[in-house]
Amino acid sequence: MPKIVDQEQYRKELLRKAFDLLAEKGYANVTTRQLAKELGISTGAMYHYFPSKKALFEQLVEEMGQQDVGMLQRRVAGATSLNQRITMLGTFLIENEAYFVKQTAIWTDFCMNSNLEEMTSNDVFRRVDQRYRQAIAEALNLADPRMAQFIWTLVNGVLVEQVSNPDAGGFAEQIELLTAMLIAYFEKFPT
Amino acid sequence: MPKIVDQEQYRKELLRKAFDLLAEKGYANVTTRQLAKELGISTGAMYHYFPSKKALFEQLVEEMGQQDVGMLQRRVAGATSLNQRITMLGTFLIENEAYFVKQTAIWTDFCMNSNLEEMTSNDVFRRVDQRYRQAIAEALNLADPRMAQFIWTLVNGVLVEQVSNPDAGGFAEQIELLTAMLIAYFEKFPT
Amino acid sequence: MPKIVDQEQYRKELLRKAFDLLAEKGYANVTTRQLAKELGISTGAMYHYFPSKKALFEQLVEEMGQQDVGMLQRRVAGATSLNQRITMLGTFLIENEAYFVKQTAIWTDFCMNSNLEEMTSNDVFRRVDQRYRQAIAEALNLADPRMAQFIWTLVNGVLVEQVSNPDAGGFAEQIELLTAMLIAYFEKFPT
Amino acid sequence: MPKIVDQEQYRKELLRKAFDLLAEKGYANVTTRQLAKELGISTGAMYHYFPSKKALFEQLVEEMGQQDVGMLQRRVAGATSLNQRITMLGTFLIENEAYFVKQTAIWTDFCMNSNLEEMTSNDVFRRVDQRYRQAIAEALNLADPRMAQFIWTLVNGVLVEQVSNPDAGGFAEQIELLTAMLIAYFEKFPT
DNA sequence: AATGAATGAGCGTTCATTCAT
DNA sequence: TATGAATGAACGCTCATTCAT
Repeated sequence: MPKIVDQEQYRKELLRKAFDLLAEKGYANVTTRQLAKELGISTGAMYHYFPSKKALFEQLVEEMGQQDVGMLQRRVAGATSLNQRITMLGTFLIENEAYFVKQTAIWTDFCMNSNLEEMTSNDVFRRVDQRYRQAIAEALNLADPRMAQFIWTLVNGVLVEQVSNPDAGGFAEQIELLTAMLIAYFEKFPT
Repeated sequence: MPKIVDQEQYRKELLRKAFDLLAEKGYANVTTRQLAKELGISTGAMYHYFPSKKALFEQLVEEMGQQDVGMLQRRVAGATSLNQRITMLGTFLIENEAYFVKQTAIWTDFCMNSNLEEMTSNDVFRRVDQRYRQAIAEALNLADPRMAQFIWTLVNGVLVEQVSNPDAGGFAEQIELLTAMLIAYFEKFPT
Repeated sequence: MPKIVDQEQYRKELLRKAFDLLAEKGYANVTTRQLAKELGISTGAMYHYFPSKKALFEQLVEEMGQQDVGMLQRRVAGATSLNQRITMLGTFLIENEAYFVKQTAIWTDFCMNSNLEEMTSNDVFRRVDQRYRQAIAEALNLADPRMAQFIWTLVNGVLVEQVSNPDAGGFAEQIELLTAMLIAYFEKFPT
Repeated sequence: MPKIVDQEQYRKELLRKAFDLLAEKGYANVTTRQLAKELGISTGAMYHYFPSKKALFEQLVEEMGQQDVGMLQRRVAGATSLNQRITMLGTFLIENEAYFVKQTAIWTDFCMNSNLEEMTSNDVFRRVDQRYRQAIAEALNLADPRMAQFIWTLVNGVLVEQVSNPDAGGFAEQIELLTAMLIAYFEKFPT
């Protein structure tokens, strides 16, 4: 069944093309016509590959999640100490700044466009979110998963600031500062 | 004689009523009809008090900003050391958790619904954002305003996590972790 | 009952104040709020004097009609020959150019805002229109009322042109040309 | 493959269908829903062919202008004397009475719904109006273009009367009277 | 598979009219 | 009488989705 593989590939290529536009404008501010234009196909064709605008968005979020987790795992594979893991997470983020800022924009937008009850009941959200947590916990290899969650929260804070604040200043600088803080914390309270 | 004696006060009361709904659903997902229903008035009356949906939203953001800044100033008034200031900021946030989470939802939504150029040119955004930064810098009384800004970024990270992640776990716990981390950092690198 | 007279007087004064605004913007482009502001009263008070916006407009049209007819009758009172009558009608129009152009704007607007069946069934329209025709016929003292109607039609043509065509050129010049044409016609075909 | 092969032609067909309704009710008194119903399509489809209600109206005015000018040119092509030209213009109008009365209603409405400054700055108005003037001047072939303009003003007067006055009496009769008057004038003052 | 014209519910907004004061 | 806040039906218009081709 090579056909199905090709379809899958094409679907993923379309999602990749949609990424930038949705990150820049946000789900609610992009029309299906704009989206189809960006993908280089007709609206009808778009509905052939995705059952709805919302589904396209969800598939994009899911796709991103899988990609991120894979990238992260590969990246921290060789780290041995906690400090090293944290530093590696930092350089990984800094090297892919543009991507992660956009990704944060999309994820935040995704959350804003679901109300609270939807979010807890939404399969895509639960699945992707859980995978993220697990990947972060594994990558940092921390005994306490809540600490892994906390670090991820702070990283997200820096990313959200980049999205929502044009004057936020250097991303690299902030991530390095965060790394230094975490190291100072773990020196004081070794796990 | 008009029914409403103090228009200004009534307008603020309407903003307060709009707060919860906008925090929960987000600007783009609330219609003017829903909003009017929530406020307990007709759409026409709503347009009597606010020139547009956008203006209502902006006034809400501005109103919140003023309130927050005032509250924060009063709260940290008596603090003497940096550690004390940081701790006070933490307990202040924890005590008003529900309010600040909603407030973060609205502010984030405000940023997501404006594209970058709009945000930098939007008077309301610029004004309120600047007041926030200044208030935070004053509250923490740090020599380097960028450090104050960065701490605020991390606090926002914790708040955003509460908004976007219903399973994120205890807000108080995370803020306390953050406080501990900051104290550890400043012990290692005294300012 | 001097009270009633005063009310009547005030109502007419309000109509006079509404005249310019309605002539300039047109019925559909003036809101009741604008109208009330122009009259220097509240919308509530306006509805005390006029049962509806439409009624105000109709009363204005009727009032204008009565005024015009009276003015015209007084003006041509002393004329003896047809040429003299036509010339007098011409100078009368030229001397009151601004008024008649506005009046034409309002009357045309009134007709455009009534559909055909309304116009034939509308009491105000029928009454005012009939008075106009009769006044013109009397003023010109023509044996054939259709000829009077025809002359009035041509005069209206010149007036409408002033309303709808900013480059139409001198009103006086055009009325004089029309007068010359009519005189040439009556020299060739004496009545 | 799209359903409609020739968009341009369909657009003109839609304008033709809109003509009667707009002539009868006037721009301000026809809603987009009514208009769409009259055209036999949905409001959405209407906005597919016309960017706005105003644009539809302007395109209608422009389309009419082109059509009229072409018809008029073809009609007076063979005329040699001024009297012949005037007579031909008259019979041309009489033969197309219903069309020209509606056309006058639309054009007058167009002028009433634009205030003065809009009219002078409106590209459509300027262009169509200029084409009309030129066509009339050419059709009558008068040395003085202002005389051609004035004759057109009188013709418009007769047309407006038909629009605004259901009892105005025979259109043909009035046009014939006008023709006779013009001929009498030019006999007295040959150009 | 692919197109894009067509749909129509629903959007933000307006405004003639009403009515508590 | 007079005010102007309040109403809500209706406006011009948008856009996710469908479907004939």
